[in-house]
Amino acid sequence: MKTPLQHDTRKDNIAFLKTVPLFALLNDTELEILAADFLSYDYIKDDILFWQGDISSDLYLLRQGKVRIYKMSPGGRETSINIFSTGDIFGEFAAIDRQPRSATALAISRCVVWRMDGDVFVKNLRNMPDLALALNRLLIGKLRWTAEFAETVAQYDAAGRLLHILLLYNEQYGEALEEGKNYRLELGLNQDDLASLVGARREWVNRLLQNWQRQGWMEYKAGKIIIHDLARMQQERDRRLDGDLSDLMDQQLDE
Amino acid sequence: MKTPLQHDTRKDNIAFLKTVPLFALLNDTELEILAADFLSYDYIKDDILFWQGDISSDLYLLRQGKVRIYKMSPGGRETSINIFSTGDIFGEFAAIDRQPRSATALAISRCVVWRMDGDVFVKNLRNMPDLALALNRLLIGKLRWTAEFAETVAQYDAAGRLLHILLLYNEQYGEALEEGKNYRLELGLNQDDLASLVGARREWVNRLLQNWQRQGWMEYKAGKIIIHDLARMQQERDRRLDGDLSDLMDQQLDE
DNA sequence: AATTGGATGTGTCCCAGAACACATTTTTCA
DNA sequence: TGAAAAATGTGTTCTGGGACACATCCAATT
Repeated sequence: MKTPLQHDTRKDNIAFLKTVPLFALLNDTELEILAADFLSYDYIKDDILFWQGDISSDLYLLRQGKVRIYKMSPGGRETSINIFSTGDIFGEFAAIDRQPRSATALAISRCVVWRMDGDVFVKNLRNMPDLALALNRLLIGKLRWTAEFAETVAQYDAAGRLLHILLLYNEQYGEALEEGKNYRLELGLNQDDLASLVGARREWVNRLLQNWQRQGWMEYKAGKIIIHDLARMQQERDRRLDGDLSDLMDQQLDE
Repeated sequence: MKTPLQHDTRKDNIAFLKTVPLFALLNDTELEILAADFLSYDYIKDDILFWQGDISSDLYLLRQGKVRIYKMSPGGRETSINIFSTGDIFGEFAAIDRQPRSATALAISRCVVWRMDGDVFVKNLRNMPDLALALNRLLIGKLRWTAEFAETVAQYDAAGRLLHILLLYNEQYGEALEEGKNYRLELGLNQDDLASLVGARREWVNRLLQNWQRQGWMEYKAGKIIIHDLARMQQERDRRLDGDLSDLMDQQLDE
């Protein structure tokens, strides 16, 4: 499963690192050092890269493939997910603060993963001011996003939260069929998973999805979501916020 | 309102900086530089340090007093708060990523605030590897905390969320009267504010608070909270999580 | 093709908590 | 110190959505 980084493709590797935002500002000398500090590993679908609770501290850079990061609540329910693909970095938390992994990382396709030892990464951070700054910037971006999310969840009802989450994931992972209107979103989450993400019951999620499907806004089939009318869904989400200052043209209260 | 940093208290200033986690690992030379880059300002209760949406990018370090950070939702409701007190740093986001302020900062007591220009801070970050590392560590801590929070809120009902938030704030800002049991927590939030924090109606918050007060777990009076039985409150919060596998000895279902 | 187990659909009942409508208390400030 | 404005307290009614109980509808396995 483990293969050291191929040195005959050094040029390619440097070029690849340059495409990663965290490394974009570094010069070639620095990139060479980083490239040398990464080791490449292959994983197949369903391999676990690390488990929630592990005390490893390596930094991961996805060279190829897709990885899903998820977390289990005490009750055994999935409570959050992230999907990373080529060029994404993950595992920075543990590399820096040495806390146990807060989530599990699962390969959802064949993957080529570059790993750097946590200590080595910290050493590099110390030697490359631009790297440390870029990391700060990256973390702040995540923090702003996460904080905004945390502050809004409680303001929605179950339907609003489901829409909110679906739309957020769509922004990040959705594949546009027709820009601004139709998207395909394949998260591989069943209705049970969705329910636990938004803190609702599976049955209710089912009713909501069907309702929206009947409206023609979207479609749900075996974990695959097709969005037919993005604007409508966003509008419906917003309508469900507390401040809802009434709506001009009322929805048809179907069913 | 503005007074430049007093230079005759240089020793004190350095000693103070050493107590700030972000600066704890720096050597005296570095601390001298930082101290020189900070300017001191005085504020009185109810002064605004910056508004949500401002495009300033200074970094703030509280030398004395308390500051509340809050955000307004479109509906005009307060949606999040943080209270910072002596030794806390805030405003790092804008200093680094130059985005507009995501929240408003309000002095809730007389304050002495040290400010450093955003560009100067970045320059220092670049020159002091340990500072950049410490900032990374700080951000990761916030991120872990915020993410954990975001993932759990949806799992609670209104009462659980209120307890959750009160207990979290108590951990951060509560003043222990008897360690592990009695605390005083003064957030200056009325029941309306609390309601909008947890996404519930004011009336409901009122009923919950009174209920807990009748149980003897806590007391709420004009924004001041006295916790009488921490363990009981934590237990009640946990009982309200989804996974709740029943409770051995049932609560007395009073009233 | 039959068995089995997971994922989805639906009806029914019922309670936490929203909505509304006031009463009462506390604060503020002229 | 008295009047108006905030902040709290309480009853009553109404509804989103949880709980439970099954009925399909797959997809995998033998």
